Amino acid sequence: MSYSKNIIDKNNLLFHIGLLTRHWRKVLDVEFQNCGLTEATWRPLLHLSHLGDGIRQKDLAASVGIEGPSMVRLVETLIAKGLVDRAEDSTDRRAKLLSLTDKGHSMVARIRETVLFREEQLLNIFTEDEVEQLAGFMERLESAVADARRKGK
Amino acid sequence: MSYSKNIIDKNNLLFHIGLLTRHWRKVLDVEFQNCGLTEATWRPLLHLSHLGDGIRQKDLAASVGIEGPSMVRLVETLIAKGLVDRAEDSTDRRAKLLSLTDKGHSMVARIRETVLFREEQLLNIFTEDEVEQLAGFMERLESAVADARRKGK
DNA sequence: TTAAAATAGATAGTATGCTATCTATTGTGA
DNA sequence: TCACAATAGATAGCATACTATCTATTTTAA
Repeated sequence: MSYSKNIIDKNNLLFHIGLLTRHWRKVLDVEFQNCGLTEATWRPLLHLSHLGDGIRQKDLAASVGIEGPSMVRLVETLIAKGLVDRAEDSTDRRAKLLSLTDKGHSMVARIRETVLFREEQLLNIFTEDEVEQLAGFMERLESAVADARRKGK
Repeated sequence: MSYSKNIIDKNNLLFHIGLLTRHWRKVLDVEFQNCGLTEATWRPLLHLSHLGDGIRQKDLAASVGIEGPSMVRLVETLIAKGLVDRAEDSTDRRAKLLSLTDKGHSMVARIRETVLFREEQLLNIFTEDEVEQLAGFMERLESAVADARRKGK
């Protein structure tokens, strides 16, 4: 296995993808610290806005790609910040329905601007073709990892 | 921003890279749970083996890509498992020198087999050319993210 | 119809990363 | 020389993810 800092190859590719993830997250967290949000909290807001009001916690968790119990705490945080409402579901008393408050809606607008701008800016180092290639690679990786997870269980 | 589960594009690429990282880590953690290690603990062992005995904690942390305080706890875990030794540095009494125990060396051999096999297996969905392209994309991304981090500070 | 299985969410405990700060030691410049 | 800055590691506390488990419901099947 190669440990060079600058050269990425087959032997350290996954390691570097992991590093990249943490470092990019930190960049966005710095960007957002003035509105008191982190990637963990703004991402559910974005997904909630996209899926629409009245969705269940478990569906939001699935959309964001985390487990239910991880979402519980994040929702509590977002409610405490006045960005999200949690209501009873009259058709299923086990469930809770989530919706954005007015404050939540304006925060989503702000998040969209910031995230889209920063991620666009980062990915502008690539041509459109390259982005498409990279996205294709990631789709294939994701599906292979999903297979590996299924086999492991 | 697109939220489709299967289609990755410029707007959700970074999100999917993050998801991929967590999911792959989980696959390896399942693989390693019978020897009581996780990615966080086996990776320092690999890097220690590569860098050689007698290195300092801070250098190991830098190699693995984590901060010093994060390494402290991991080293304690590895010492408790009898895989690593921590000795005084006679030339600098602030520093500690790390080395692999015999048990640590044989664990490294086992880790190498497992990780290399699994990662090779995963990346075999790509041709050699594709791996090279992907690695090149990641190098460029990493360097762009490093620039963004420097600017943010 | 009703007992068992499944589901939604909450709670508890664990792991892993971070920053801020502390102590002890070493290096440096007036 | 000697006060101050820098460095190595440790400690404390926070954030975020996980699994396992609990309660309260709803669904299913005998």
